[in-house]
Amino acid sequence: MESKKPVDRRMQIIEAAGKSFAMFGYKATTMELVSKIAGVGKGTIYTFFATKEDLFGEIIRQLAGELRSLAERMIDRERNFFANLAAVLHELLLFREKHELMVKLSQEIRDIGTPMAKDGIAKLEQAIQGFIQHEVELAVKKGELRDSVDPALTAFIMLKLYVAIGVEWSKSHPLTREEIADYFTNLLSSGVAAR
Amino acid sequence: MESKKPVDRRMQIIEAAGKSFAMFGYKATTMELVSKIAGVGKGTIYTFFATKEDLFGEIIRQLAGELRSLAERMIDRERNFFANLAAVLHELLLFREKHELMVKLSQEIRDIGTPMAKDGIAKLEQAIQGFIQHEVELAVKKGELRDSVDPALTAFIMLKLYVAIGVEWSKSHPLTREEIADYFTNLLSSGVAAR
DNA sequence: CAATTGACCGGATTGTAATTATGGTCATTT
DNA sequence: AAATGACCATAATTACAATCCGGTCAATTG
Repeated sequence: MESKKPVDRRMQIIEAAGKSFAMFGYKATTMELVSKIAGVGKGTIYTFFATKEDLFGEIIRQLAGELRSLAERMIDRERNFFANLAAVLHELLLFREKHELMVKLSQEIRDIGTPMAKDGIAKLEQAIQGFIQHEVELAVKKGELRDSVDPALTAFIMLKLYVAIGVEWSKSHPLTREEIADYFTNLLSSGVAAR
Repeated sequence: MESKKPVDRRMQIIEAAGKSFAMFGYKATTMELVSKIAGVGKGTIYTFFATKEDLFGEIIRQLAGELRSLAERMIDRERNFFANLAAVLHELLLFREKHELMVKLSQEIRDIGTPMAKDGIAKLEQAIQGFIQHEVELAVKKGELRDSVDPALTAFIMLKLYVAIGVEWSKSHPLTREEIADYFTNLLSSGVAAR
């Protein structure tokens, strides 16, 4: 029971901050606004978070957690590595397009390049990459992937590749989810050289 | 003999513009400055180019030509497709880092996001991608690559992937040219699935 | 007395009006 | 006929006052 009043306050603040960052982005969220939404005095926020960046960091940390657990839920140990990978990456793309905070931060980066917003998105991508890296390591152990691969680089590549196909390429050449997954899986698993 | 005075003027202007765009970027290059460097009156530029964008377009077109011929020279028909591809992409990365105009435009995009600079770089990348696509088509015909690949998408992917490894990943994990080429070739030719 | 608050501070940001710089034109010159 | 640069309208920059906001802390509360 380490909870009671202080934890309640902390929660109120985190929830208020989450809403505000999602609605207005990093820059347009003021500490005063957060305090109003949370129904606490501005000074109270500083009892729990040293700076606005800290508060934002906590929100990002929670979102990264959500992201990881979402990815976790997409994994079906009955399926092979590539099927799981495509499913996870697809889900992450959807999340990116649907989750208000991610949408807002991406927009803010495009429009005004807020460094903290970049930082936040980078942390989220890092979380995803870390998750994939872990899966790659498992797949190597299980013998599904060659043990010559560098898990970190491979995870990095997989994420880049999926985003490149699923977002950038799809802009000019619409592809269905299946087409993306097929192309992606095929390229990664066996390459393009003639057999 | 369609050359004489007019062509000479045109050349003077193009050379001056090339220098100015490379030294000051798109935005900070003024038509007056170009005319001064070229040693002609400002109005004369408009005899040959309708707008500043046109003039810039011509400079980019020439650079794209240089880029293509550089790529062409890297191709050795004795070597296999992947060796040539890695050589070409490596050379293009060097070019990107060394050619003043490309460096300046990239910096301008980072710093102030000049749309015309973005446009110029995009055209250059398009030229590169087109070149690779052509090589992919040849390789498919020669039976070096599977004929199930989509040449345009494959060229797009190859460029993305090489830049991702050679620029982004190398920032945090320095790799030699050979390591990049090896990883890249290996991944593209045969994938990462256990054999 | 520990927790909470909001008035307050100084530096950053923004609105805006005046000034300057620049792309493009065209009457004049060569 | 080709070339030029003064000129124009608008875009970009500057200067600066007004406003905003992150963070502090003395006063207040329960």
